[in-house]
Amino acid sequence: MTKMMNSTLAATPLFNGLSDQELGEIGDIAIDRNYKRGESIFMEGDEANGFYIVAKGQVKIFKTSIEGKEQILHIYGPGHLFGEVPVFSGSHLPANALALKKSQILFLPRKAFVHLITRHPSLSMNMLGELSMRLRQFTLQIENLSLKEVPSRLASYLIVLAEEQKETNRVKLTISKGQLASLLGTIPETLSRIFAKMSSQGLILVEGRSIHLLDPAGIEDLSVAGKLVE
Amino acid sequence: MTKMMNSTLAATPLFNGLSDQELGEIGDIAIDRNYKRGESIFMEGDEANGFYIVAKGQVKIFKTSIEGKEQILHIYGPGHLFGEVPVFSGSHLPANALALKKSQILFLPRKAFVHLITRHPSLSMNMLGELSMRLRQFTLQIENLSLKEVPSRLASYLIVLAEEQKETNRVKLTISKGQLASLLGTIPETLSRIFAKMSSQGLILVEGRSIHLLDPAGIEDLSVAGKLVE
DNA sequence: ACTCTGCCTTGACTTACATCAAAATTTCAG
DNA sequence: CTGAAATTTTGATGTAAGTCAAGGCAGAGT
Repeated sequence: MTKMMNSTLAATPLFNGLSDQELGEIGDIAIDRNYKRGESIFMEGDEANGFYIVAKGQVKIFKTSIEGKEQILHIYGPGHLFGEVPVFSGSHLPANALALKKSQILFLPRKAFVHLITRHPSLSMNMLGELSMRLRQFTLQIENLSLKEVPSRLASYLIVLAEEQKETNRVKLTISKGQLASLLGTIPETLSRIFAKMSSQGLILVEGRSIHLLDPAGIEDLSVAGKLVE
Repeated sequence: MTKMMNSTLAATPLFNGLSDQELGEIGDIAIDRNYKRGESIFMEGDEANGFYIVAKGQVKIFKTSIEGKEQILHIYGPGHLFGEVPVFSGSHLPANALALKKSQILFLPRKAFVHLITRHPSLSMNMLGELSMRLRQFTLQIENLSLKEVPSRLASYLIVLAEEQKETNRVKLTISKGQLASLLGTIPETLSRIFAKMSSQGLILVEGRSIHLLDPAGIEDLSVAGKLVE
């Protein structure tokens, strides 16, 4: 176990409340892996015998259609786990994972982890919490895709981003606009037009990846009500 | 604990592999509730202090937009659990639940259940399995909504239904066409037109709620490739 | 400074699906 | 059996967003 891994584990919500000794046990079974920007971590349908935690970098979890359109399910940074579904049901992965930046990833082999979880109830409660939060997030994503138009989805995204960044009138995109389009279930052209429209209405001001929230109340309205006025 | 409850518990996948004594403990904390057709079980945003299991009947879990459009997330029959997300994260429910038929529902209070789960590792593994399968299903639903057109979604649905019903050339819808539209992320008018189009192409033959799968290979193609030929 | 490359934007056009309205069919209570 | 209500279908029309194509812009490397 490296020092790096130890600090990563301690900063991972999944391991909150575990003793140093328990963290040590986990560190003993974790395996370090490194990926270059753009490198695939796994693909949909692959067999899996463990799960992953982001130590450094950024990964995207996504699906693609036959025609090549992509839908991003999650973008994860340090401390987030992914690829855990096959550990508890089935054996193949339901989506693809790819490193968006040079990334360091910890791999936790299934067998050793399941062994740990059965002996540490708080670890299993933490894992249940993680999966529940994932379910919560998916219900939001389905609601966005099915019940909201693209401008509303973008407004919702900006609001969440502002909360995460503890800012009220300025947010910084952590992914490219192309990737954001894919996360919101649309294409770059459409997203670009919507940025332009929201700008012309005085809701926002776009400066590269920095978005000024000129009218937070208007953005909030848009995220709820669903329609962008002409 | 009633006999009814006992047999329900034994038939619930969540409780697979538990001893009679353990089943008894669960039966002791479960509460019986009855709902009429059309009755609300809970609403999005409600505080929750437990979760539910369908004993008899059918429930839908769904979201609604401001404008009144509905997106169904799940339709559950006997043996399925729902409303468990707030047991493990947050405290409010992420969606609405309503009885589609006269239903008998078991309610498991949070506190007692969490107490059980920490003492019975196999119960917590089963719960992790349930949540994982839910995540798997959501990724499919997001893929359908974002990457497939309505005809493909319908074709996918018919294939899943055929598998569930162990039939190869005839399936019976277990919900109304209006509810099916809402499950597929569309509206009744559109679904009706697509049924008509698929019929005119000889893929299916619709007789009320009974759908004959005249061309299973063609339906499979449609579910994957995404476009309905004119 | 300059070109290369990837990213983003803008314009013209197409289309899948929603909306609105009305007719047809099924369901079911009395 | 019968009529009212609910569900489903069909038609005419509107629109959000996708497609195709062409530029514009910015950062990276020589």
